[in-house]
Amino acid sequence: MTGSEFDLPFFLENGFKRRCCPKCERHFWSLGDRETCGEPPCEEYTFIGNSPMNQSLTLHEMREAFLGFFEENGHGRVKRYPIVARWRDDVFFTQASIYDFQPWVLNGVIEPPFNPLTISQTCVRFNDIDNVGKTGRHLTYFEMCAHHAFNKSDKFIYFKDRTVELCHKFFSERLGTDPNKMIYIEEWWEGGGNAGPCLEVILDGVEVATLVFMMYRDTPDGRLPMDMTVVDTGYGLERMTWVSQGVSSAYEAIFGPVVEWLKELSAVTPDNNVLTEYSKVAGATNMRTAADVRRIREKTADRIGISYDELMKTISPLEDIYVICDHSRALMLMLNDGVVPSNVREGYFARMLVRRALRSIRSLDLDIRLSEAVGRQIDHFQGTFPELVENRDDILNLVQVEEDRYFDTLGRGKGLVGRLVKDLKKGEKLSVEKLIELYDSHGLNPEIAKEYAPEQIDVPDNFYMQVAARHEKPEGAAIMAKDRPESMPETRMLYYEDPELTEFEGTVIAEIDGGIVLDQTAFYPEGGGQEWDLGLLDGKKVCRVIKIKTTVVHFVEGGNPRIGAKVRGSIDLERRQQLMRHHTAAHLINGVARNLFGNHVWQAGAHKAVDQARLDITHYENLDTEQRDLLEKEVNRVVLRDIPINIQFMPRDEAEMKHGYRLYQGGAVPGKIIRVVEVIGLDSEACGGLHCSHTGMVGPVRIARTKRIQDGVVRIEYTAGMAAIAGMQADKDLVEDMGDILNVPGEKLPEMVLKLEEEIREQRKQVDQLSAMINELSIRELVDSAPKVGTARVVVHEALPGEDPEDMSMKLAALPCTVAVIGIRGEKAKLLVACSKDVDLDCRKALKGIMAIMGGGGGGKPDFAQGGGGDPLRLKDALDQALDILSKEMVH
RNA sequence: GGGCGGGUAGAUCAGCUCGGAAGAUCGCCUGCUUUGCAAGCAGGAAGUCCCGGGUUCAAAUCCCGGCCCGUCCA
Repeated sequence: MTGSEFDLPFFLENGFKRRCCPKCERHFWSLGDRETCGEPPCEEYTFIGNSPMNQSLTLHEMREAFLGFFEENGHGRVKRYPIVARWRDDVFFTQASIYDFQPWVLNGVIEPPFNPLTISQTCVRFNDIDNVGKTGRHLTYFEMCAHHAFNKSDKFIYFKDRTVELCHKFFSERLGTDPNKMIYIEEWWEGGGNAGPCLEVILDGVEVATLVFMMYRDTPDGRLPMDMTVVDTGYGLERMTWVSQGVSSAYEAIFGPVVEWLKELSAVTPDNNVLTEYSKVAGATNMRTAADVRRIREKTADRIGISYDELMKTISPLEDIYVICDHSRALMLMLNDGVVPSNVREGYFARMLVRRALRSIRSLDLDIRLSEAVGRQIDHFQGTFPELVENRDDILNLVQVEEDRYFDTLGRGKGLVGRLVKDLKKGEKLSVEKLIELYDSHGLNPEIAKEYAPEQIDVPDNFYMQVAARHEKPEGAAIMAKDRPESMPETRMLYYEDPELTEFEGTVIAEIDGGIVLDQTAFYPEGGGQEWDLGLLDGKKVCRVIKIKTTVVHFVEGGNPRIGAKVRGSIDLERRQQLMRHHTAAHLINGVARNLFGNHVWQAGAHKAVDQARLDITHYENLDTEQRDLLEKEVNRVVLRDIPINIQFMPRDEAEMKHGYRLYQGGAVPGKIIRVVEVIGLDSEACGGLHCSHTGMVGPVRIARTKRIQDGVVRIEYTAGMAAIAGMQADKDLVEDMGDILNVPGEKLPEMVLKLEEEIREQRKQVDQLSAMINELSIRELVDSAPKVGTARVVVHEALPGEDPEDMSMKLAALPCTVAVIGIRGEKAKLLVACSKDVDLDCRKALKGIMAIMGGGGGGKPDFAQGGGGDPLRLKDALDQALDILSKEMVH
């Protein structure tokens, strides 16, 4: 016995010894006589070209080997959970197999599907995206193979000893690994509010698995033991596959036909020796920054005895190929599971993957579309994930739309760079500030900008750091949760038992935040985007109803009844019915939209009021008129079919089994029992709202309009039932009113308006022509009678109706030796002073002199000045004195 | 959710600092030239300067609010 956390019978009975690594000073268990812990940086990979396993497996074979082994050893096999963690509201993506069971299984709310269970969970992580393709092992998408056991006080499954035994047997017996090579390093694990001891499983220098024994949870009162202990293992499917094949990098092991295809297209033949050394160096180094990557490359070049540039020539095309492989795989899964590329939230990660992959395609100069690569990934994975086949067209379409967007961005950027560069002097470089703006504001990274203007652009090494610096800002204050009593009285929700109930009696049992709580109520509180019921409580108007967990709080006007009082409630039925119609209509529109536009359509938000409602769906472009009409038609068809709507409370696991994760349209839903609203054959959602019993009760549904409220999200504004009727009538009245005004029947309106528009255009032209003619006449007369100052004619004139004073001043100033002073009297007086080029006069000074009489201001250019303001009644005075003022200005 | 850039002719954009008579290129129309190509010449049509408010004698331009698009980051 060593006094360690891991004095397990399995270790002790099978001859394992506990040692301390002299380099990292960590303790580890192993069979053979070895010095160090075996993990980089203490040791390098030794499996490359010399696999410790006696079989070489493909990715799919390795997955099956793992799941099959644990199935044979009493574990239930569980299908992967979606890569978008819709059952949680704290993360976007599933990043580990244990995410599937947080929080509902870990907090005891629901039972795991099997116990123990085994799974290969699809995951994505983006923190190391810059290392993908470069290190031989980093990936954005990976699968975490796992076996989990959930031990409750009344039912123990297994914990440390059996876990290690299973792990060891899997590697040694199933995969034929030399048991002497297996190393178990003692470590401590913390994350997601839980903690416990763990073992890192190291094989020939690579960490192939982590065995976590969750025993503690972090609370505000400190770390406490959990009621349930959990075996949380994670085996890297890609790592295990890599080790079994002993090839130069994980990428070579796992990308199968896709990597072969890309190599062929780009005519790249990797130098195995170079890749092997590169992987070894990269494996032994922590990768944090771009500088680390550079250091690894220098070290590798050094070890092989070639120059840095030679090394880069060999590996950089391969890096691009690996990036395309990795990103297309990740996209395949993300798009399949309901991510729509956009500029926010989950969508941004998909956009980022598309753009990075396209950059790699570009730098390889390949003549392929990214969707083709994604298509090949689907081919490669369709046996494992059959859902990919069903969604294939939808996925490829999303990729193509996003590709086209990027090409647009690049096109815009090319023009932008061209214009920026055009103004540079010879030898001058584009400023770093401009480069940052190109990237940050226009999505054009400096490498691509440089392609467009290689001479004028230098990219500084720390470019991306400078961009990051621009985004730094002081941290915002954390939002404090509002204090509420720990335990609140539950309310019996009569509206679920009988949605038709409008009259009821209840007893006031508490007062919270100024509102009252009854033991039971028929008032539906605000929730699920549906507005609350109105009505009367003890004759007093109910103005707001909210729900806090399972407590319904009513706010009434004019004083609360005392606690203990019996009260009568009555619901405003018409309002309630209209809200129900709008809510059911939302489900119909959601279901129909998904059928019409693709499986990427999810609800992204909703609001249902009495006179209007809206549903936001994930979709990559606004709907056009045709799509809107089609959607409206199909929804109304569903209404007319009068499909029954089935509402029932179900255990969460049962509901998920039956309806899948599509249930969580409105986001994460708490609780062991969830309420499922099923429009038979169309749509099933976990929803707490009140609904019609048949689709026919919804009545007519009108799509008022749709708009793109953000990239990747389309808002559908609609009305149903009486609100729809009201809308139709309002539209009809509008057309009728307009027809009355223009004195034509409604259907002739467009024609009529076009005709009027044409008439206005014609007449405007005529007015212009007339003005020009009048101007001509006036000018001739004015010029003839104009007095002279020195050699210059001076025309002083107050514009008459029909004249165009600006045109007149321009024409006069075009004559030789002419000065024009034109006044315009309106609500405000205006004055123009213009002169021909051969007159030595500063019109601005002249104008100011004349305007001084009226009290206004003005300015302009030496040969043309304009001003106004002051007292319009004095315009005549001012014009009378203009000649004198001008003579003074013109005498030098 | 935050930062940044943008919205001017059918298209791409200049003009905005520093307020003063709305521009360029391509495309379009008419005519001429030319039997060849993304041809040449002359003329012409085409504008809610995104919307609303404010400042000013005067706003595409300055200020405030809104709408729309793009983009980077979380």
